[in-house]
Amino acid sequence: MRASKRAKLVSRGWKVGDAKEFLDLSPEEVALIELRLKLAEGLKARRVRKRLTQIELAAAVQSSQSRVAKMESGDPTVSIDLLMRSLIALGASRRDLARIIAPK
Amino acid sequence: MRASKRAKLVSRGWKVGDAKEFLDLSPEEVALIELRLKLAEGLKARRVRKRLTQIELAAAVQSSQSRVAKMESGDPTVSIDLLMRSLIALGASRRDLARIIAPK
DNA sequence: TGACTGTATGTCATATTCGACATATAGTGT
DNA sequence: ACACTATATGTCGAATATGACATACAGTCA
Repeated sequence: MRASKRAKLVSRGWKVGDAKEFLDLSPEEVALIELRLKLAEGLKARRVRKRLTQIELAAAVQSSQSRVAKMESGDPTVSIDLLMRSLIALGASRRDLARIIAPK
Repeated sequence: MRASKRAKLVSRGWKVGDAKEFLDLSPEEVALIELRLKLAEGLKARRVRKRLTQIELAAAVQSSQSRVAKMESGDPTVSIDLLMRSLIALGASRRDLARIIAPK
């Protein structure tokens, strides 16, 4: 089972915090998945807060509704770059990004 | 002139802090470039601090010396994903990443 | 029930990013 | 001068992420 496949499973059913002991993910892989999920949560929270639909956000970042849905679900085919660009498009500053990554 | 080309120029000669008024970068593009440069700086600082060569870091992340050099120079062909993975490989926690992105 | 709105998921051709390699540049020591 | 080490830069075929599309699912309203 390849790492990308495992990552896909992880981001699906289970909370990652509880999933560390599952499957043979290296600590680095876990950290990256957790990072992606933090950004995913932050993105959804920001979008909802602004009362935008996924379609509206997609338009703002020149993407598509389906990709936004994948962003917010932590889908491993979504790059951190795209998550960052989307957050920035929603007005997030570097400090906002820092808070999303490592909440106080 | 395409945005990626402009980004390449920006990351070369000039400090971005001074380059906002150059070229027609949108605020979002500037923010993304600044983010990439913060990560680039953070990566180099961490690597040097650990007294590793670019070749050694490359081995740790299964990449190549040339790509590490590009990472550290903020080359626009380097993804934020790769920067994040490299920082994590050097032991950076989410909190460390947050500090790199938005220093106190 | 059906129509409508918003979100989720799978697939695919294209675009972007990848590691690898060659080669250039800079510094250090002999 | 040469040899050696570390870093920078350009290129390329292969790998990965992309937007777009179809379609499924869930909730709401009439």
